[in-house]
Amino acid sequence: MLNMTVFLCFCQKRTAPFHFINKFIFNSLKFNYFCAMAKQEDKFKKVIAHAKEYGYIFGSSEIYDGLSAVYDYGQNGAELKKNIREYWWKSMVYMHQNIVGLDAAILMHPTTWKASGHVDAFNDPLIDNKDSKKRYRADVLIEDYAEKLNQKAQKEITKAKKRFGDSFDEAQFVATNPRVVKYLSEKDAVLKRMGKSLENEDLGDVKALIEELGIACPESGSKNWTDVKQFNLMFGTKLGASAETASDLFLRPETAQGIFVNFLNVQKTGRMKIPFGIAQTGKAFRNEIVARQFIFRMREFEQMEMQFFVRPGEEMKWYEYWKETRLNWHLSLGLGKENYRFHDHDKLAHYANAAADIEFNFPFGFKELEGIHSRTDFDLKAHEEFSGKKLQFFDPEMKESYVPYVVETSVGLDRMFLAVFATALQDEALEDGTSRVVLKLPAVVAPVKAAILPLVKKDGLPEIAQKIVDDLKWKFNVIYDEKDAIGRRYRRQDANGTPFCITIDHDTINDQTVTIRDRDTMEQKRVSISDLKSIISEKTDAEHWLK
RNA sequence: GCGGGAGUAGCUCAGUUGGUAGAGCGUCAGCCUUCCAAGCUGAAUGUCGCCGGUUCGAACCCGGUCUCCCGCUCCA
Repeated sequence: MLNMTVFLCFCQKRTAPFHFINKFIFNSLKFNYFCAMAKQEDKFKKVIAHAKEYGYIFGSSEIYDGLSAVYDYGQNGAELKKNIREYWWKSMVYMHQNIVGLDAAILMHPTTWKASGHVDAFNDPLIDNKDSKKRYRADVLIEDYAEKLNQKAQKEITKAKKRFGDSFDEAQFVATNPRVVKYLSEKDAVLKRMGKSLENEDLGDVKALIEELGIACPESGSKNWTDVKQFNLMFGTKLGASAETASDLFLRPETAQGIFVNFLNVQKTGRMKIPFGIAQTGKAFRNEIVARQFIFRMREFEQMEMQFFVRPGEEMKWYEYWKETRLNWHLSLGLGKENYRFHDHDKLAHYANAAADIEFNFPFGFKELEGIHSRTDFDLKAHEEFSGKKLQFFDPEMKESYVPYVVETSVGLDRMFLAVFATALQDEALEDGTSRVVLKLPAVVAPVKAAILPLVKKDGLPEIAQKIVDDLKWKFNVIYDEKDAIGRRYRRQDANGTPFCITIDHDTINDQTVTIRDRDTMEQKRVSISDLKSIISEKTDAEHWLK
């Protein structure tokens, strides 16, 4: 787009006839742009349809019309998801002597979420402008207004400074100048009233304040506002069967806190020495205002997180280490280097001193796939404060105790699923002019590793095939299929992402050999039945992918 | 939540001014016995998202509602 703009600017400096060319170029570029957009949307639709048709993903409770932004994983989806999770677990836990696993409960003591900051930070008062249809955070609108008052006061001060030069007494001016006093006291009053209203959850007054101040929509200038509504991103639930004695709980909005509260348990019982990590996969829940884009943003989702505890001051070294290590893990799946990029955060969360996303080129553009955050000692310190328990590590080398710093890696499992699935789905043009739909899943995560196919369903071929199934099923998820012509069965497996098809033909009866067909190249090799296990292992075991 | 678009078979979609629902692919059974989806025969599958209204009659018109897609907002 930038190149186009530069080019057009250049053209515009030329003589009149070029305007015609400009218009032509611009229109055709615009046309191509929209075509690309349409193509992308089209591709995404195909991904969703394919996921359903082949038993990967269904809408939740579909027979009751579904539930917004909740999805179920079908017979193949469950397998693919499990395989991705295992691939991650192996690379994090088994491949690192100083990282161990954990499976903390979804329900946690409610104070956890006060300590983590979620009770405050996950609550947004929102207001819509009825004319522009824009949505704003009510507190941000008011804060912006207060900031304007502040700027007016600063302007007066700057003006006065210029006028009086060196003899200017700023403190006295601020205290006595009627305009400045008015601006600043009004600012304080506005912020104070808002703070009080928010604390008392008096949203009516927040709206009243916006109206009294005459705050207009920054975009349209309209003052036609809806009521202020509180959005809590955490799901609430109750512990205890009877209503009177039940206590309010939250479904965890992130898995990380389960790790932090168990920091000492794991460190002590596992005899862990810093630096070390705790890894966990599990469900988290967020009551998203807008949950969209298929399984990209769901209300119930699964995270794969690892919190790495390090010496204070060494966090940036480890932050860089994990950025690189995690990117390499993604690259190991072979989805294409060009589909990944880092995005460093400029605006950091309250607990972080460095943060980056690994973004992936999804069918709807580059979006966050994994976050790597240097969380400092914010979480452990907060839990110390709220629980009154020391969450420290005695470092024998330094001969002192400290609250460790934390570097977090956090991947969305469902997003990984979508990245793998969407990229794998291809409409491939073949040499003979026809095309095939093929799901080029990395073999290590493919739900079914091999299909065992008798060329015909007679002459004893099905029996041999069944014997091979019975032998391989101990190590691999394999299926048997004898229906339809062999070519059709191959294509069926292609569309389902099965990396290998093993065909039993009449020669098999004599020499105990079969053909093994590769999904991606469609090439076949004749191999001995006794070699099948090692051949499939080599292409599907995590060992060969992670090394 | 607001605005726009949509919802018909497992999937992709037709369906005329309102007259009781179709295709292609897929699925299942059988025939054929074939190494890359295309042969033959037969079959199953829909309260046309749901509820109500108008009408002699609604997939179609009207109202409500649910769900999905796009945008706005937010995202530790």
